[in-house]
Amino acid sequence: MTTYDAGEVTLEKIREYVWEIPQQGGMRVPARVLASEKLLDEISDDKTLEQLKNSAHLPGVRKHALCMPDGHQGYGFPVGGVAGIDAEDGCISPGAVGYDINCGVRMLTTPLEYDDVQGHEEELVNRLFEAVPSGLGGGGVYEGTVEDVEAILERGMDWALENGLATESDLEHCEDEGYRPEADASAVSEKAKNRGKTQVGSLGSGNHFLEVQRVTDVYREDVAREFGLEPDQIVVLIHCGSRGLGHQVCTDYLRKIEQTHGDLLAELPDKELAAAPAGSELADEYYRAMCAAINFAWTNRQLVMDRTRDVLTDVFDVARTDLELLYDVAHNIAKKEVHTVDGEDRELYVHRKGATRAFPAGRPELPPAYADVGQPVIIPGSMGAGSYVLRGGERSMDETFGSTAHGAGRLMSRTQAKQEFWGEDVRDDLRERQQVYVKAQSGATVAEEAPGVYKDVDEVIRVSDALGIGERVARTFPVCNIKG
DNA sequence: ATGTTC
Repeated sequence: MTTYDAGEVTLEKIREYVWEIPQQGGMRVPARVLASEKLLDEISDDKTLEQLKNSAHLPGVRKHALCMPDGHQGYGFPVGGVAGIDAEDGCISPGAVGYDINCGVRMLTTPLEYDDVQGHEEELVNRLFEAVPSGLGGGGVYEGTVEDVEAILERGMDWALENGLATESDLEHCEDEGYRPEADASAVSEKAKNRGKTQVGSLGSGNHFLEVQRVTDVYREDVAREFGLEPDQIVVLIHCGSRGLGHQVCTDYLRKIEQTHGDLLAELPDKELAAAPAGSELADEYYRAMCAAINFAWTNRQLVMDRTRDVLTDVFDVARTDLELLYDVAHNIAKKEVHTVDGEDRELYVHRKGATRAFPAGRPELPPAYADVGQPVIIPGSMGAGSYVLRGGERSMDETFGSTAHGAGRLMSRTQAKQEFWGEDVRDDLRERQQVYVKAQSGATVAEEAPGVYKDVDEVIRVSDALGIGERVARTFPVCNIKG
């Protein structure tokens, strides 16, 4: 048996790229890391593996707690963590969803080629930066009342459709059609709604961005064709979440759950894993509030995309209908899904925190456009390495509750990043060496997001592809990037 | 991630 010794934790190699922490102590199931040895080296001396072990203590967790190849430490539960927890006798944990509820990514395709935008990068990056609100605090494409926010919370992208800010086709090209019907605006606090009312259609800060990219590589031509992707094509990637509203929902419910379910908390190895027992009033209330924040985030990305369409049709000779949403994926959510556990179909709260749903062809949840080819999975890398489009792999249902990675994964904290890099230097280097045009509200944010703070996204994707959970379709490289 | 510290 090959083992990997990470100090306090020893992992056993099950097969290539699959490492297991055996069930021990209060763990209810084993834990698994899907990674190469190189990727394991990068999480061997922080809290990632301890947090993964801790997540296997959650009541009702099934099969194994998982960490995707891009995993790193987070609040209580690893970023890159996946846990399928029984919806009947298990629990739901806000820390295993994340503070930024429905942080996610969407890709817009265009009929433009790289030749069409070369020489116009400066204009494009400036126009996008003006048109799309970014940075901390308020300022959104749509600023309304608390009642408007409530409509968005309950109806998601359907609200955008009714208000002329989305098309039927947009809804058909989004996970869950851009709308979770279980959402309940009355489960979201006034404080959260007030934070959200000036932020609908805004990027925020941190790792969130809008990036114009060119397709550099196509790995599966037949699938790329179905996705509407070809070499040299210009696409736009939008990465943002539920802003202050989702953050407030997470904060509110963590506190309520800690106070109400102290008995369960006492059994857990980390307070940050606070969970509400399945069937309890708070579990249902958190789920309804989380679904509402999910709807808010989808509307947020939709309004950012609407502004992007404004700019592209203005700057280039393209029609609005030429700018199509490829797909929108959530990577910080929990969802009730039916999965096979020990030969039996069980309803689970599948927690994906920094992990992307990656359903293969044939799953009934997929929209008609992708039913035969598999779900598009969009994985942002970094400003210096580019991003990937995958399709959900056949093995994902057996291995990962239908999930794969969500990004490159951070190598260092934001604090450390600011010590290692200077924003203006990072921006100038990208411009001079890689012809990438970056415009940000804050130099510190550019330093925090320097390419060097991320793991090798190629390695992450190689592992996902080799395991058959998310298969490589195409690769993109940035042309210009705006961020908070 | 985040009115960048409950």
